[in-house]
Amino acid sequence: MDKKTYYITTPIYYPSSNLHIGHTYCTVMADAMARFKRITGYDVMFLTGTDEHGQKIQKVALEKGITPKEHVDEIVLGIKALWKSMEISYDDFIRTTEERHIKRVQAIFMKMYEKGDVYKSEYEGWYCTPCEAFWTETQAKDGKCPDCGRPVEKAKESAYFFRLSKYQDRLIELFEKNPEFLQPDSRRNEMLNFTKQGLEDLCISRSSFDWGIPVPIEEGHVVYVWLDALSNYITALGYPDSMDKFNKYWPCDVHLVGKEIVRFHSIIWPAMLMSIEEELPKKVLGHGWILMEGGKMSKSKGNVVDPVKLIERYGVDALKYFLLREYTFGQDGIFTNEVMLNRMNFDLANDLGNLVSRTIAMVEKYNDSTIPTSKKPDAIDEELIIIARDAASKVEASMDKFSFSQALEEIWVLVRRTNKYIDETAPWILAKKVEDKDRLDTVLYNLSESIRIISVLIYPFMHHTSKKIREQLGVAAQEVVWEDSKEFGLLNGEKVEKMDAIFPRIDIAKELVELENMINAPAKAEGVAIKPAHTEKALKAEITIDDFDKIDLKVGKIIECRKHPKADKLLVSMVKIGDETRQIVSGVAKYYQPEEMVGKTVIVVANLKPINLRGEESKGMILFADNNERLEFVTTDAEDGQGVS
RNA sequence: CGCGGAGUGGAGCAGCUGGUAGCUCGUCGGGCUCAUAACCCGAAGGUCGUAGGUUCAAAUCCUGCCUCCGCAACCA
Repeated sequence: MDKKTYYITTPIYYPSSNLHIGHTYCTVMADAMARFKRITGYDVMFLTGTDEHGQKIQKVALEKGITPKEHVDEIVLGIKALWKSMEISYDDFIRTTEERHIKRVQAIFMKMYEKGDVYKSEYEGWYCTPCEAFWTETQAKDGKCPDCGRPVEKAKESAYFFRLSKYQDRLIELFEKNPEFLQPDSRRNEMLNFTKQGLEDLCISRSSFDWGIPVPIEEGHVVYVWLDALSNYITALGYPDSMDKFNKYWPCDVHLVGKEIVRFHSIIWPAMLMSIEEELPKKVLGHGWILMEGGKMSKSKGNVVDPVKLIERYGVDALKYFLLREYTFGQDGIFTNEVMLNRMNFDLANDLGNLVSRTIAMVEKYNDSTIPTSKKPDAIDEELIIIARDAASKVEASMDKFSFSQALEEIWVLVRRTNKYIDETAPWILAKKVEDKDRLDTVLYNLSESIRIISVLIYPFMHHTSKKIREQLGVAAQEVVWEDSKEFGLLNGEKVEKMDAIFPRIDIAKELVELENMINAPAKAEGVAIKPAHTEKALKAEITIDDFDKIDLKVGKIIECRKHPKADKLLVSMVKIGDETRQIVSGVAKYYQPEEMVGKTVIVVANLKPINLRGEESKGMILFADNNERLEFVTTDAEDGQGVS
C-alpha cells in the first residue's frame, strides 16, 4: 500500500531584497514539519520557491543596468544558499520565471477565462508618469509617487479582472463550516468579517509593465501578481498538463504563511481553485512575526537580523532550536540577542549538552566505555522509563497542532528528568562499592537509553545534534527510526566514545558585546547579507546648488505647542520667525510632549507650500534629525528670524 | 464607533474545548561533584488589566471600560 502523503508549502518569497530571519522562521517551521512527517512515515512533498515577476523587480534591475532575469537569478542564488546553510529539506523549489510555471499559469488563466470568471475592464489607480508605475490609494498617499516623490495622477489602463465577488458566499461558507481550514481562529474571524463586508473583483493583469507572464489572449498584458504567485502551489505539481504529482499530493495539507498574506491564501486562492474546479487546500496556517525590540523588522529601520551570521556562530541546530522553541505559533514574538543566547545556553548547553557529556563520561569511567545491561531495576527507575517511552506520542500530539514549541518542551521534560535521575541515583557513589555494581549498570543503562530516545526525538528538529549523540552512543550506524523512541531497552553493549561538547557554553555577556559590534560594523554586500542596524538611509538623487537655493531655511523659536485635536501623531506649534509667527504641524507626537517643544530654537523650511493637515494649517516644516528610532531637534544658538545657508 | 493583537508572580511567556495558576530566566537558601562553574532540591513572589454578567465553579465564556502595541487615516 502507498504511504500517506503530506504536502506542505511555504510562501514563495519575493526577491526584491534579501531574506531575513522572518523568512527563515517560516521556512524552518515548514522544514521541521516536513522532516517530522517523513520520519513518522509520510510521503512528503515540501515546496518553497520565489515569486520573481513584477514591476518592482523590473525597476530595480533597470537601475542596476541588468535584465530582470539576471537580477533575480542573482538573488535566487543567495536564497538557495541560505536554505542550503539552513539545510532546508525542500523537495522542489519553484521559480515563477520557469517555463513550467509560465505555461501552466497561462493554462490556468484560460480555464478561468473559459469559465467566464475573467472579464476585461479598466483598472484605475494613481499613475506616476516618469516611473511608469501605478500605485494604490494608500501607496500614493498625499498624491505623490512613493518611489520618486513626484506627483501622481489618476489614470486608467485596461486590465483583466477575476470575478472574486462571485465566490463570496462559498467562501463565507468555507470559513463558517470548516473552522480547521484557517488557523489560528483570530485570523479566521478576521477573514470572515472581511469577506462579509463584500469582495471586489480582482485585477489580474497589467499592461503598464511587461516583466510578467504574458496573458494568452491579449498581447501587451501580463498576469498580475496573485494569479501568478498563488498558482505556484499547483504548477509545481504539474497542473494541468502533467498530473501525476498533482493527483498524488493535491489537495495540499497545509500552506504555511505569514499573517500578512493570510488574506490572499484564504480568500483569493480558494476562489481561484473554485473557479478552476479543483479541491481546496486542507489548511492555511498564519504564523506571527518575529519583531525586533521597537517594532516590526524592516530594512528601513535597519534592525534586520542576518540568519547566516547566526549559523556561522552557533550552528544550524542551535538557531533552528531557538526559532522553534522560543515562539508561539500564530503569535508575534520579540527577538533579542539575549533571548536567543539564553535559550541556547540553558536548554542546549546546560541541559542537553551537559546531560550527554556526563552520561558518556560515566559510562567511560565506570564501565570501560561499554554500555552495560540492566541488571537490577528499582522502583525509582520507573518514572524515568515511563516519561521516556511516552515522550514520542506527546511530541506527535503537539506537532499535530503545529505547536513546535510545545513539542520541543515535551522532549526537554525528558531531558530534565534524566538529569534529575542522575542526582537521584548518584552513580558516583554506586561506583565506590563493588556490591552496587549491578545497580550502577542499571542506572548507566537507563541513562544511555534515555539519551538514545532523545536522539531520535530531536532528529526532525536537529539532525546534526542527533547524529552527534548517536556517534557518542555508538549507534550512529543504525538508521534513525521514529518508532524506536517508543521502546525502552534497545541498546545492547555498544561502545561509547566521548567527543567534543555538542553545544559549548556561551559567555553571554561577552557574546552580546561581540554581536553588537558585528552589527555596527559595515556590512558587506554579499549573497544573503545583513543590513546593519542604524544604517543611514541611502542618499537621494544628487541636486545642484540651484535646487538647494530654492529652499528657504529660517531659524525659528517654538513659542506655543499643542496636540492636534484630530490626529494622534501630530503636534501643532506656533513658531516665531523674526517678526512673523506661523503655525506648523509636525509628526512628532510619538516622541515629544507639547511642553517639550516650547522654547526650542529650530530650523524651519520657511517657503514650503502650506498645507492643511486634518483641519490644521501648516506653513512650513520643522527639521529633525532622524536615527530611525527617534527624532532629535536640529537646534541652533542663533536668533529666530535668521536665514540659514 | 477604521482593522487587528496584547494585558498572568521581578523579566519573558504558556495555559484560555471552564474545576487545585504552570514553564524558563532572575532572587534567596540548601544538596552534589559524574558533567560544559554545569546538575538536583527547597523557598519567597500572582485576588491571571478593570467592572459587571453566565455558572455549583472562570485566567479560561459574555458585556462595558482602561492601558499598551502593530497597521490604516493624517507624520510638509
